[in-house]
Amino acid sequence: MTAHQRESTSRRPTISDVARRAGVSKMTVSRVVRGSPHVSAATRAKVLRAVEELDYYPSSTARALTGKLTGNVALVTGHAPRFDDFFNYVARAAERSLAERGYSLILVMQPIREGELPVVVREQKVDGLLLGGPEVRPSLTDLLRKRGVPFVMIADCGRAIGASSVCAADYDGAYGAVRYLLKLGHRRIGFVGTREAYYHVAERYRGYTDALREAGITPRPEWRAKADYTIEDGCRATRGLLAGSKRPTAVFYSGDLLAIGGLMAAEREGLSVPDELSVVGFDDILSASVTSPPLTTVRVDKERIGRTAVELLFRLMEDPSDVATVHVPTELIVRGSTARIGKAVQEPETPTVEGL
Amino acid sequence: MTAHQRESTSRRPTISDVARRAGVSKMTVSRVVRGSPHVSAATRAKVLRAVEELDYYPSSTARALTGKLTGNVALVTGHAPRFDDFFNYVARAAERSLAERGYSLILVMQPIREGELPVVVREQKVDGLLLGGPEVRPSLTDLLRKRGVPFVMIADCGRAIGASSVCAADYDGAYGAVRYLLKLGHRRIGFVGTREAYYHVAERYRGYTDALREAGITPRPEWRAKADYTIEDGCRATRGLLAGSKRPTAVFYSGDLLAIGGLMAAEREGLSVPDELSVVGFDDILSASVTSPPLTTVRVDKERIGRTAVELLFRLMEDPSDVATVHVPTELIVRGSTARIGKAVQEPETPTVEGL
DNA sequence: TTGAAAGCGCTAACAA
DNA sequence: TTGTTAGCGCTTTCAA
Repeated sequence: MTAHQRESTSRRPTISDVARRAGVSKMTVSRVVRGSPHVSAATRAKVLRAVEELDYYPSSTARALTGKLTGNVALVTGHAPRFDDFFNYVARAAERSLAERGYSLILVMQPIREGELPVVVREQKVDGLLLGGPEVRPSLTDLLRKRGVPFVMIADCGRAIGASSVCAADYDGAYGAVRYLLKLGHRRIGFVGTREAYYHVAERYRGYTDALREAGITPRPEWRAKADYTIEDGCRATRGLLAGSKRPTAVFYSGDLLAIGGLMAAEREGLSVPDELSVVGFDDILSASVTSPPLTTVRVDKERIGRTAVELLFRLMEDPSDVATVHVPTELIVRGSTARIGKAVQEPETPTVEGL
Repeated sequence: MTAHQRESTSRRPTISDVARRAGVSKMTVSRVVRGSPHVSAATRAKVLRAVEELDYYPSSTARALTGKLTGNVALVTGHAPRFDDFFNYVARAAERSLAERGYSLILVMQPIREGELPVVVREQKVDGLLLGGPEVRPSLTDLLRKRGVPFVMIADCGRAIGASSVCAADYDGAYGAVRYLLKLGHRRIGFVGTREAYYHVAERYRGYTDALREAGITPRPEWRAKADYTIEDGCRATRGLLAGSKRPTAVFYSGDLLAIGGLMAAEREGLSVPDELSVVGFDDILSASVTSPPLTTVRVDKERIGRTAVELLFRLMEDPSDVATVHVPTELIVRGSTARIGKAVQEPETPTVEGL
């Protein structure tokens, strides 16, 4: 193959083409392309011109084969239902951060089978993983560690001990939201949440109970309703909560979708929100702002979580012992679904909470 | 390196390890792994056992270097605002389809610079591209063709001629929705849409005008409002539309977010939906079902679009001349934001439309 | 049916 | 500063 001006289509120019054209060795081209300082200015110029003329771009595949680095990172979410909104933004931010470092993002939403590594890891397509949330099983993190594959947990701090992780300040967010409800005069405050096996749900529940206890209120079991994840689940759970004689005057939800279900339940029960029932969600998904009334919720900075996850991953890739956990602050977004407790449902006998 | 039982960590077993263990050549292992029929049953068994014992998995990188196929496909969306919901579902479905074929999905949301190829193409990280929507410039498709990189357009049929593409049946969907409004007795029907440079918006507008014309109604310029993409834009545009003396009794929007803005505009103007104003969206994003009233809209089957795009891409990769365009049917989802025209605004002088 | 040799495009290690 | 050699893990010839 004497390379007779093979400009036609396809075959991308290789490092050899550039070397030949510039009249240097492949190694020199490699050095120039990677920005090595051990190249004379003249040579560099020659090479750069050839690169330009040929529109040369190094093959990441060939690089990966030698250098052991693929330039890819996977975001693994399993079939996380939260992907609907949450991981969407996380992915977007992560992709941007990765691009800045010359990396690409591989999206893995397929469920990973118990005891197996994700295909992208087995095929060695990635240098590291962003592990999205509660769908990720502990057995997976064990395997990853055994293989020495760096990974960062997202939205699931504290579960995989000794692993880097980023999540929202779930506890603080919940605590603050409930404090806010208390300040509005609410005393009977319900909690509707998904499985507590989910770290972020457990944390939010903890924030809820702590805020109540601090106000001298003992959380009652009948204020707690379990739900799955969808709007319908939230609706069903809320109706259960509202059925009792001494129904809550406010309900705090572990997620916005559930809270939107709560809004619907109130409507069906003929309760006006926020006059007769205050509703608070968590996450601040897009839909939270378009309900009627718009939802008061705890905003999670999804972009920042995505960015931070990438940062932590790169720190880990440089130094495997550089493990860190980051809690990204939340923000209470007060909209129309919360109000001072209505006169009708107020309980004069309950002592006022101090310090609110 | 005499490979003294290097089980420790890291170093993944290679084809040589398997060959040695099975007592065959690398070539035989390669054949077995790829399922070649030219291997005796006995040899195959031996190899398979070694594969099992070593937990061997071929390196996609090394494969790509020889075989020219990376096993990756990129979904390029640019900074498409529609990503919020639309491309999210498309991505999910695409990823699933790709996984079934042993492929991975690389997500590219970074804007691609004019006159340049996406980095994943230059680095030869992918075998093909899914080009998401209106953000993709024509210059890009030209470059791609020159390079011989297979690609499929999503949500932008008809623009890149001679290219494979998938989109919703935008024209039909819009046409059907407007027919529905006509059937409800509406005569003054507004249209709020984003830039018509966007293929899907142009098609939806065409469906709108055709339905009107067929009903003997000439679309008036004052019924047409341009908006950008967000809820706020939709609100602003709708308020403009509602300002005139003979305001529309129904408005059709090129997207749900705009329609939600329309709902807000009506509320601010003190118009009740659907009694005084009917509102119809397009896409059926998640938020469309939680507004009050819930939004009547044209549902786009995003999963099917994602699946189909992958299908078309694989056909293209096998046979570059196998170009196809697929329009995925839409479905009118009637919810609470539309109603028969109110008595108050009815115009007895307008003739009834027949055949509705 | 099986294997040996060569090479994909690049870089690490060494030598000049 | 520059180049040579070797090899990453696999597959494609071609030969046995």
